[in-house]
Amino acid sequence: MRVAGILLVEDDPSVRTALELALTRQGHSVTSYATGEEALDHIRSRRPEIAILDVMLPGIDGVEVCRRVRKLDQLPVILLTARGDDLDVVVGLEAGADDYVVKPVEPRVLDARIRAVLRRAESASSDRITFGDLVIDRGALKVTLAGKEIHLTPTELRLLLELVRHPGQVLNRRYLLRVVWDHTHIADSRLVDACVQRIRAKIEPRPAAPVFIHTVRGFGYRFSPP
Amino acid sequence: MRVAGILLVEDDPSVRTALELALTRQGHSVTSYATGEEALDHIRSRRPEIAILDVMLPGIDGVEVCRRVRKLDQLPVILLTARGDDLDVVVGLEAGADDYVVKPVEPRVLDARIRAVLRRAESASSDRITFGDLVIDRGALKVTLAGKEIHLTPTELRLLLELVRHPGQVLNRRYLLRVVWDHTHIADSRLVDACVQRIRAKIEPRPAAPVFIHTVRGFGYRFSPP
DNA sequence: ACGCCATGTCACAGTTTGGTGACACAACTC
DNA sequence: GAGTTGTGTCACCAAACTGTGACATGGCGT
Repeated sequence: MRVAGILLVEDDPSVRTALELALTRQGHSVTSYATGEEALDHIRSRRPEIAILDVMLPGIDGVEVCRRVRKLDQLPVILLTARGDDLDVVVGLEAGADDYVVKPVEPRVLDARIRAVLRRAESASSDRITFGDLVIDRGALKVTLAGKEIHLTPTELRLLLELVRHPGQVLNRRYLLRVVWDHTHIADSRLVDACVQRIRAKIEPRPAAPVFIHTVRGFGYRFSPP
Repeated sequence: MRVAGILLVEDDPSVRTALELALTRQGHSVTSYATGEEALDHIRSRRPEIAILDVMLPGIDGVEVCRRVRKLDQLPVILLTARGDDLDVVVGLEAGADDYVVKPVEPRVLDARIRAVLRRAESASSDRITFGDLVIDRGALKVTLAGKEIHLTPTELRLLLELVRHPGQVLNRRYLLRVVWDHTHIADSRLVDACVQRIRAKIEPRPAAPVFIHTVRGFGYRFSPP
């Protein structure tokens, strides 16, 4: 099983050393820091495979580190938070985190999450993702359906990629507006719906009975392969 | 326990039919093939819950199938090998297999391994909570009962999630109205009751004798697993 | 056993939501 | 500048959802 270069950022020394020890035991190679600043330096210079960030940190907090990291590249990120800060889930995912773990966490659970995220990241970093008939080539920014190339406009592509980045998850309209359109203010708008509809018209065999992009009434949309 | 859609790939016909029969007897739903190519097709089109792959296969071998499957998604994989090929263990695990079983294998041993892997896979995927037959996936906003997806309306889902968030606790109507409906004023109404009733009709085997959502007369409702 | 009151049950109409196609306008190409 | 393409909005419609109230039921104390 592959050994990962893990960056761990956690300000509580006892939690930090405990996690570091546990992860090392599980065969990972871990480097840990107490602050976001150090973490950013490390990321820039050492290029870890994955970062595990505590949300609450002195100075630059985990969410902010996550946001900045996301601007740099695709480094997978898992956020750690104390139990009960439910609101953070939204903020964290909006900052681009790949997963979200509530403390205290069982080492083997964390390990499983790490492996899952790495696996996902690996398949995501590969240029092509396949879902049944649908092939999304991120390198070439091309989408093919049953071998036939589908033309998607830039916005449509961004939306589709965002949905695909979280397969199986329901993403709400507000989130999508923020991430795909950068709209922080506008709350109500049929924009997302219209765009989804346009994508469906192109990739769904029968748009009325979608196979890829599912509507979850009252919540949002979910990409899940057939 | 849940019935799994198992994909079995084994080129020796006698072993294949024997295993298929045994697993079917144990309540699994099994589809089997003799080659890796067919298996990959099946995985892409049918999305089984777990794949059991013989390592030695003509054409694309089990390890290679496993590697490719891993690039696609999180499908759990168990590799089968003939006794003594120790080297394969490493290769197999590196390819991302979840478990590794040496032939000949007792059906009940294989069954146990399958259940273990499925359990692990389930708990590793983040937002799922299981109560007996009932599985609530908070990320996908999906509810399944004995493997069958249950459609809940937005309000029903919000109410159920709120109840599940406090398992074993009694939540009173005023609280639920406030949290789920945003009603701060309206005190008395059959609203909560009606909604609970609707949920019960969908998830309770016998709504008259509820197993999940219990009425606590004079106080409210309590979600507690059977 | 009786009556009270909390809860279960149900049907329905008003409301909400999302799908859909049309359209205007901006950006871009030629 | 004319045509083409991409994008945001709108209005309309069907379908889904939900609150409501009347009535039934059943538990519980007396």
